[in-house]
Amino acid sequence: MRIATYNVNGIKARLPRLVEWLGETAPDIVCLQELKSSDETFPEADIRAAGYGAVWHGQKGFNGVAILAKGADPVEIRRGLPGDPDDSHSRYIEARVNGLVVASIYLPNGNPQPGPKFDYKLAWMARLNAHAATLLAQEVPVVLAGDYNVIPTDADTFSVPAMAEDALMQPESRAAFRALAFQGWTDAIRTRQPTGPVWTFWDYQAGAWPRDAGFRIDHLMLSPDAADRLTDAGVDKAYRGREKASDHAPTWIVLRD
DNA sequence: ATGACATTTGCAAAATGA
Repeated sequence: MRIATYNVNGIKARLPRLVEWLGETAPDIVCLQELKSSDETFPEADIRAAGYGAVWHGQKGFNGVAILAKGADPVEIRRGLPGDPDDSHSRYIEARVNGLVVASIYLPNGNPQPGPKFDYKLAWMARLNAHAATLLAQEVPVVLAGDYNVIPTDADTFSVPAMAEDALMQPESRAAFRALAFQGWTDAIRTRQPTGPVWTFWDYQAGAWPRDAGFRIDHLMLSPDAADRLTDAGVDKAYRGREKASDHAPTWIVLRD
């Protein structure tokens, strides 16, 4: 079973590219982020025509997450993280699909830091970790997949100096991500590719893609029951180089059935 | 860097992103 996460940076602008990727790689479960679409304008018919059922949590203009399943309809468990009823951002959706619990996560960027956006990021990460602990306690296979907006280690960026002041690699951001891992979640990509660069994002600006100046911020975190079934993981890097590409590349795992 | 580049909203230029 192939499970992928893909920050599409606008599902309407990306629809031809998304449908093409679904057809070529046939993932069983897909977590999408940055739909930049309201619930009403989510292109449900196009996704269904591509062979996928879907649940989504949209928002006009920015944010927005979805979970797709090939030939199946994900059953929504929750939308939004618990812990802050005043949080209006659409950044979390969770569903049961193919015997798994799957969450699509769009973690706040947090720039500029310091500042209120960084405070929001850290508060959101604390809420994510609290909820993740409750999922772990259920002892079922869970995949927390998405754009975490965290560069976990210095090996996960093309340039430490260039990113040193960025919210994505502040010690507080990394500490929260580490705390999630220490609960017992497995960073799937690094299990399969322990060393060396594995980029999932290349900025549109400053020729980042042709320079291969990327970083690794899209992660699939596996509960122990899911990690036991991990057989492969990777990045569909070539899609970043195609026409009208997202600035992220699809990132995926394979779980034994 | 008040930048770049891309998308959305809404129809100009601002907001947002990483």
